[in-house]
Amino acid sequence: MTQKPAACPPERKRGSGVQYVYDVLRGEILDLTLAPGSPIDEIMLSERLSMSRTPIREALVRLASEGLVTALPNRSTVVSSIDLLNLHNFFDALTLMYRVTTRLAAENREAADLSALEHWHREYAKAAEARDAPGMIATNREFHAAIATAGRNPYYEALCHRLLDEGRRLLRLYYYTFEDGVPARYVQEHADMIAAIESRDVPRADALAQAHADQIVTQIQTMIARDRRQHITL
Amino acid sequence: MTQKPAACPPERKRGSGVQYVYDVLRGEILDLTLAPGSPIDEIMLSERLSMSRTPIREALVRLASEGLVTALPNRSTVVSSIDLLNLHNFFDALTLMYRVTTRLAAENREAADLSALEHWHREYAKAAEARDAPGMIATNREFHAAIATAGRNPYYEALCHRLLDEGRRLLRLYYYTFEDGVPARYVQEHADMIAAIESRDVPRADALAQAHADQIVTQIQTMIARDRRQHITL
DNA sequence: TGTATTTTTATTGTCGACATGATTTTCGGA
DNA sequence: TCCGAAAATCATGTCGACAATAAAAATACA
Repeated sequence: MTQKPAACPPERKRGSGVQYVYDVLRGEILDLTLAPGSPIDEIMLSERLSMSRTPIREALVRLASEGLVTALPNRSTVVSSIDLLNLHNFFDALTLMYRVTTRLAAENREAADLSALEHWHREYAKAAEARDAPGMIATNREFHAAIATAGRNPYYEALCHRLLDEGRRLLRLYYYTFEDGVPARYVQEHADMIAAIESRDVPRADALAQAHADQIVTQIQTMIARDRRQHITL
Repeated sequence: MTQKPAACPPERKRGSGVQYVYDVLRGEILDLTLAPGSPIDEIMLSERLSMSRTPIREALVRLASEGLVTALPNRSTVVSSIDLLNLHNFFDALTLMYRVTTRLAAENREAADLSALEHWHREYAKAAEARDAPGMIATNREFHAAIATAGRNPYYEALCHRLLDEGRRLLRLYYYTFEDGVPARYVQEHADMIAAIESRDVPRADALAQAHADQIVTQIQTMIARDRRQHITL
């Protein structure tokens, strides 16, 4: 078990402990640094982050209620597994969420929202140019989260975050095996979505979101199909 | 502050503490026994439920991540307020959720799902006959939760639960002021929805869900309008 | 040698206590 | 009498320790 000793600032403000543990764990889970199914040892974590088990347990409770970890009673908490057999549920929800949030963004966007969208669009384009797959995954998440924010509906926003997090894990899973990367076409699609949102064109925003979701679904399904084929040939 | 001393079984199994506190608090929040905005004192709670503060804090973290309470740093946690100014967000999400889950239920329902639906339909009818408004609110929640379960999509199911919980608080808020109750028409609408789900008639399930949601939205809006009028005449 | 049972170990769930920061109260001055 | 500062009070955030339970290891037996 090689792990960086402790990249933790020994100076911690009171009250920031749980948030810190939550951020660290969530990042590692979404990055697949912590593999799905792997157990989370509270004592190891408390040593690594040099803090007591109490804030760590509270962060784990929070992660559990968001579905990122699963708490087994009287046994160790494990990172939630990725359910590859029921991906259609994920695709279905993701498509609807993309459509609804993009529609609402076209209706309710304000000036600040457009700035945020353009910022993450630029970051995404930068990552795409550098062929930085993890960077593209992360900035893609922020781009769509910004769309949800512009939609101004906290219920859809929460669903959006949950789906985007799950999507981050899913994409990460396949970028470990396939390095050919995300088609640059996504950059143009994002630009089109921004334009539709800016001009308050709700039907066009809806159509673009639907098409964008279809693209991603197709891409992931292709990756899975290739992955399956490899396994079969073994 | 009059509160029942402690309706807690002194015999508690190890590991059930957090769940117990969570259930108690969630019930009281949704019943409005704990008023929105009221602070939650960890020490009082620990005395009332005769347990340490640790499991209580973990239950509060879970409730906070579901939006039922709001944690103020270094200050007391408070029951989340009901945002009456942005109800359209709730109505919008509720309508879409009803439609999606009912559609999916018509597609994916199995025999056991129909039994559950009919069970809660009967319970709801009983409560309606007895003019038991709290009972109707609670059984209505379970009825729609059962529809979401039959739809077999955990993402929509989670959204459904969140919206139904919020709806329970909202309805409860108005049933404290108006006692004329829920129209009996809802019983028939529920029966129609079951029939559509049973016969796998997706378009009809969608239409019924939409109509049902419109009914509830109209009802709540009427209540709010009446409530406003009363306040103005003071 | 393989299996059932007991012992050991390790990790979780819970507890009481302390420190830190916020709130309230008290006290002094105008 | 009213306002501001200092002190006291109080609730939270964090900690280390203990008890209970499940997994692992060791032992006994066929």
